Amino acid sequence: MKKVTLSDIARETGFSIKTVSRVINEEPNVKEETRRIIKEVITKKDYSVNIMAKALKSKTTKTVIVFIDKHSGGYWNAWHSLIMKDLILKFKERGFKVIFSPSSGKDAIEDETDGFELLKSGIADGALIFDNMTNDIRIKYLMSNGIPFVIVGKDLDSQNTSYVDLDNYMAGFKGANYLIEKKCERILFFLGYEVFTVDQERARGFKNACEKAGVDYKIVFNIDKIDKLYLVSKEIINEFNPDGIFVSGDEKAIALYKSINELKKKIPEDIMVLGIDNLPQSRFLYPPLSSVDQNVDQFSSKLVNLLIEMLYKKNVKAKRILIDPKIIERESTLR
Amino acid sequence: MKKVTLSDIARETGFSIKTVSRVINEEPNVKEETRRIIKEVITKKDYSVNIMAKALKSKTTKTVIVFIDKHSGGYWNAWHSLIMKDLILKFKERGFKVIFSPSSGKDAIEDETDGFELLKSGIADGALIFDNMTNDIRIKYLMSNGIPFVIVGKDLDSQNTSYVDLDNYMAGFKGANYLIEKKCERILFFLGYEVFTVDQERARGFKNACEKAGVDYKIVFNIDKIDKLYLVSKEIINEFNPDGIFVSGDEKAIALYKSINELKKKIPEDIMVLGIDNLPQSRFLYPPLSSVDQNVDQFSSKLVNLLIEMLYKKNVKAKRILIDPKIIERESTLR
DNA sequence: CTGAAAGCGCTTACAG
DNA sequence: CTGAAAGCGCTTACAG
Repeated sequence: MKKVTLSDIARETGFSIKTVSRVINEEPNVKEETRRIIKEVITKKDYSVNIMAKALKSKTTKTVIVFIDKHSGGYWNAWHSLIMKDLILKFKERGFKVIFSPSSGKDAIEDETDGFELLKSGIADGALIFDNMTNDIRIKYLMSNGIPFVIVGKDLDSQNTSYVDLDNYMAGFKGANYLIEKKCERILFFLGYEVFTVDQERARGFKNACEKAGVDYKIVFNIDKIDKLYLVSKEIINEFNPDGIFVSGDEKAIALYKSINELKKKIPEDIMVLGIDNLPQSRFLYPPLSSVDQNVDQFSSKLVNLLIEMLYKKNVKAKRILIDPKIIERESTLR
Repeated sequence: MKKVTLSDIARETGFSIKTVSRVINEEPNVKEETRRIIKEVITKKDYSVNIMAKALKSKTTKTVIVFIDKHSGGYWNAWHSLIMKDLILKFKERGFKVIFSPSSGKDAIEDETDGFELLKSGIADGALIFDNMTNDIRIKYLMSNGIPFVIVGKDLDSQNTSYVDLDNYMAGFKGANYLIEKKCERILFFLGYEVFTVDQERARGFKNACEKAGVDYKIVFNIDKIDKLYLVSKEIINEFNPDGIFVSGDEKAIALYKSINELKKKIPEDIMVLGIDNLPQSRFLYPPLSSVDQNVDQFSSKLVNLLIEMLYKKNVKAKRILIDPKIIERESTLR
């Protein structure tokens, strides 16, 4: 069975390609009778437009591409999944198709399997970029080609890009202050890799709060996965002897609970624990985990609204939005 | 900055479009000197092919599209995330780009935001379909248009489709038998919605094993999320008084642990718990969760291999592959 | 209200 | 080793 094209419909109905095109795109200036006939044949033949041919000419696809981490999830966590679900729903409501494709800011150009190739071909009208890095070649490309895009995360390279990000500094700052208010005096902070802005910022906020209050603190980087945390945490806890532990990523808290248990310490009596992300599962841990909530709903709404605004209007001024974190209190920090 | 095209390069170098095309596609029959000159200008002008224009003519894109649940994750769980990561990696190794797009077997045709539109336009050479349903209109379309695809999950409608699926019957069967060997005599099974084949099959295997052994059992459907499980589990446990609980989806086990704890029962002494999926976090629960492992690595390998085989050879015979589940034993079932 | 022509950026099939 | 022509399936700009 061959693909049905515009001209097949034209031939079958006796009208021109152009008239058929008018019907398909719901344009005016077609006799009702003509419209009816053409629509009938379209349905009968199960015709559907070829988006690529259309895009080649009209340069618009009603599709948005979302670039996600190519190395696929060393640090693709539960939070990423939550926001992906939200994006799907919200773009759909606005009438856009979404595609997700793996891509990296480092080798988006040379690597033939990088999803960024697709965007260069005009497959999408605009893009969302996760996991951007300093000197991201994709951002340069998008800017110089005038393609609308929003970065998911801070961009420190340029003043003219739009981004939405969690206020990671405040996440670290508020988290530390909260534990300090709860009378913690020796606070440990487990974080991911120091090369990521997210982790740097959280560390910075945490450090400032601790130093201002004059409490002891220790920051441990490179804890990217749950296994890693379990591997190193007991020794560090024994050495530093904290009365409060802050952990970046609720999912890692599960392993932390295990470590603390095995050291025969109690949460929250001996050690309070505070997470970041407020995952759905966290309230079911024992004890339920307090966590810094990142408001996924607000985050994804801002992303979608901003990109769609850029898609419709030209020359939207660059906007930079920070989502304010909020502490959700549960038993892991109540004594 | 306008997009650079083939003819821009041709004009600049003084060669024809066709010769430039030869260089880009690494075809033979071009003088070394010519190749060098053209390559130089390509680099200088930062040219990259327009995949859409190319596909319009050559009908091949080196791209694979993966359709995921459109309603975005009512039941998109941690297992889905794991396999997505794996697919990205494995398609990449084989030189293919991947895009993920939300789509539904019910309204892929009418809904303009459904990712299936993209495939109809030939954006991808082949497809993977998650969350297929009975009478899936996408499967009909793909079959009648001769587009290679593999279904992720059983297809009961047709004999001529290829699929890879977990052997869900065996997952239910082996899980039940394992608990029976461990001397459980009253076994509860929490599952998702009965409309899904996955859940039906797991239930069927479970039931057969229990009946064969003559133990008491109870199957509870409609437990799609962690909150739901927590909401209903205590009452059901009190009523049925199980000594073994089997739960479909490790992530829900967290809430189950909480329920059991709050009922002042001990795992595994009073109640053994067995999950399905063997998520990375499960070994860190307290006590560590035994689980039916679904071998994500093998699963994704089979999917990728099968689809790529179909992409290269015509008329590959339909294959149906079932992944054999394996029980991973941990403390939650050891007494 | 309708249509003929040109062109989007490529490749295929052919000629030289 | 190189190129001119036709065409993939659409839309744009124009004419009638």
